[in-house]
Amino acid sequence: MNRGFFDRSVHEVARDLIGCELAVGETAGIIVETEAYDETDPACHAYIGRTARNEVLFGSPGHAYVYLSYGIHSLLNFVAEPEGSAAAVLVRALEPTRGIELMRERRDRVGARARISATREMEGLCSGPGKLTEALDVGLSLNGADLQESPFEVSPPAGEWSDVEVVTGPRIGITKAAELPWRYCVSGSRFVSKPWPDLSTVSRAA
DNA sequence: GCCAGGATCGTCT
DNA sequence: GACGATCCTGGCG
Repeated sequence: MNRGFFDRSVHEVARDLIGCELAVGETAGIIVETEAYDETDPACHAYIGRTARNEVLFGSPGHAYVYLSYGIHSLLNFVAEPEGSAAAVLVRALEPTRGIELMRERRDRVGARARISATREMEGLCSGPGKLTEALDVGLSLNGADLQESPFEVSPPAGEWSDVEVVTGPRIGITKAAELPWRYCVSGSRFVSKPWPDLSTVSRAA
């Protein structure tokens, strides 16, 4: 995706990232779940103003914002909107496409849950923001990295993915501004972090 | 299947 | 010194 893709409303970016492929090195997956955060939003790290930690959010679009959650997990975001405007899309889940064996090895270190059964293990590999960073080996060292450069590669939706139904709902795991419907995902996907009961459909950009 | 609790540490008050 | 944009496990039905 070119820089311009990210240089617009974070909500449009979050919606249009659904169905795109995210590749990091040898591993890749289709983005099936995202969340939008912007500086008017109490749940956003930039809400409190500019600090050393959230500096990347205020920078130019098309860069990675990676931070540590709960002292344990790295979470991957894509910076959106023009420079000076702080906003980002959290990548919450992927449907694995390439390097699945490698993802499995990285994830298997943790626990037995990822290996449950042959039919379900694929679904558990990247079904959460902390899981996918482990599967793709995205760590804090990639904070601020340019998405146009290695190891990242974000490609537009192809084939079936260019025509998926996208649904929105409340974001997950936050206490502030939890009511905002800024979560986006593929309707009916088995690869999202959590299903939700009330779905509303939104249309993609042309 | 559901739920409570623990791990773990950078960031900000 | 408190608090997370989380994940996994173990206990209980």
